[in-house]
Amino acid sequence: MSRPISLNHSTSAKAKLLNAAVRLVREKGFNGTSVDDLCTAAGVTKGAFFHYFPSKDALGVAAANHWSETTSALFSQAAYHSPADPLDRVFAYLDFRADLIAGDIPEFTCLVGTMVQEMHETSPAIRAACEASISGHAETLVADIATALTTHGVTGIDPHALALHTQAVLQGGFILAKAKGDPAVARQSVAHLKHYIALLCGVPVPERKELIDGNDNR
Amino acid sequence: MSRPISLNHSTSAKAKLLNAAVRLVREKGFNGTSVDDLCTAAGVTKGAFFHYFPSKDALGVAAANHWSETTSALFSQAAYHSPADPLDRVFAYLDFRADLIAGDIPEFTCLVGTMVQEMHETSPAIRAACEASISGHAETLVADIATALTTHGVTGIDPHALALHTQAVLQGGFILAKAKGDPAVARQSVAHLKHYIALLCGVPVPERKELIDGNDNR
DNA sequence: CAACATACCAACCGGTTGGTATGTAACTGT
DNA sequence: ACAGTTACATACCAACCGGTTGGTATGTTG
Repeated sequence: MSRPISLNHSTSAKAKLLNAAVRLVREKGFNGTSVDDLCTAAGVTKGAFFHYFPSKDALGVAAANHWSETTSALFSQAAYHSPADPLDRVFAYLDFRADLIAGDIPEFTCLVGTMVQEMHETSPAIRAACEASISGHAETLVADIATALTTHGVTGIDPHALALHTQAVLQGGFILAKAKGDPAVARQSVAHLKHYIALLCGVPVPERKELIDGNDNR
Repeated sequence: MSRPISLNHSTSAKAKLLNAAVRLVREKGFNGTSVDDLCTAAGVTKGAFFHYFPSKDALGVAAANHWSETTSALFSQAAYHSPADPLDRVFAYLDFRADLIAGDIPEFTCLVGTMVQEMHETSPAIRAACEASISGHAETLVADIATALTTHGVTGIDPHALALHTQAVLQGGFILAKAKGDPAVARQSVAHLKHYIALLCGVPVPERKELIDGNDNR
């Protein structure tokens, strides 16, 4: 009901603006990206922008929601769900996240993490949309974390809190990577997180290409 | 040699601008804070601003350096250095950091973490100043971490990488706190980090008021 | 006391900002 | 066929942006 069925344009101006927002905001931040920047990048005019979004703030909210949708599609289709053991699925998730941390910094960092840091005090709507995105993604990890903990006899750890901790490590890794201009430090932090969960569950740390002994960094 | 000895003003315009920058940038971000905002908050005019700083960018660099100086003074004088055992000093550091995470969000979050997230691609000078601040602080932890690891027979962990990981956890905790509008989630992540280091060194997790079993959060 | 430097200030500048008012071509329901 | 709606484009605006100007009051130095 919301979308017209026949659309002779290859891509709608709305979708192009949303994709431009994801790209530009990750690169320059929300306040650092002007409406004109977005329109130029999307190849549309300001009329189109304000036809679809009542304000720049509203575009920020829509971009955060768009980010939630595209990332949840990416993660739900990823291969890390395949291991039979829940703890192995958690490890596979972290390996997947580490593998994503590559290339140029704006390509792998988090849109909503970037936006919420700038806008948390100034735009309640953007803050809420970013919070929903982060917490929603963390929630997808809770089931595996919870069963992994109980099957390994770990008590006293709230799986929700641990899921949020994984997101904190990732977000923090992104900031360090931005500061150093190098993704390696973010991958290192994910490796430490993996080590933590292995120690928690009393299993040997699953070896992988990235070593925690940092010849990779510094 | 750098500072004039006689200064009849109670505080110089430069210092007031720097303090205003620390406050406003943490609240609204670097691009979200205008030069006029800073001047109004500092109670000076734009003429004074551009007398001391050749550009807004230069103020960003100066604010990052100012942040490095004030925080290093705070941390070097803090009580967490007093325990005899190096591992206890690391735990005390993390307790100290957790205690700092209280009150309104702009009051405990990190200036350079906020700035570098926005400016890493657009201002190389600000990025470098923020990187120096973060890495410089991490470096102050390396000696204690290194001796703690060796005295507990932990091998294969680079103390530099672990020091940077502690900063990643803190920075990530700040982002989650901004998203949720609640410091509790950041304290939880620090508690998980403390748990990790305890497990790494094979010591019991030091109990403290904040429990990892999160009745605090969510 | 002359010569100069420092520490500001008020007014202003061109360009950019988010946002609006109006126009119009294409599509849709009847 | 035609009225109405959707999907944009063009042109524009007031406010604000970072930065400059020309000036003054207060030192400091020889």
